[in-house]
Amino acid sequence: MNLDKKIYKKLLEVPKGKITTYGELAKAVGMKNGQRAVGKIMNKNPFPVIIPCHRVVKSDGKVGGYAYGEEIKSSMLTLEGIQIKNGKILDLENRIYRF
DNA sequence: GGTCCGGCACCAT
DNA sequence: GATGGTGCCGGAC
Repeated sequence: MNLDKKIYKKLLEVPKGKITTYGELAKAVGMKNGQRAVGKIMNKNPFPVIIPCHRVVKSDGKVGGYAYGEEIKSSMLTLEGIQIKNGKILDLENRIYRF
């Protein structure tokens, strides 16, 4: 299976209301330092509707970027019950989904 | 808290 | 093929 496919599949494991980080996701598919690669792959993701790339945030707790805009991403997360303050995830440790 | 550089897959030369 | 630039980052300084 392609690496990107693996990433997408892993990401689908993240339940609604939970999030993960680029680093975690990268490690989950075997890339120790592939955070940036993950970001690029997310940006190129072929199924934007199916792939919940808005559930992936930066390891410092910030929301991070998003192909359709960070506000959109924040809104989506908020709708899923995740609280955000000034672009930062509140109660991060409690929201992170670990594979 | 801001900047810099490392690191990795992808795509266009 | 090989090479260089790039991107929803991360960690160090």
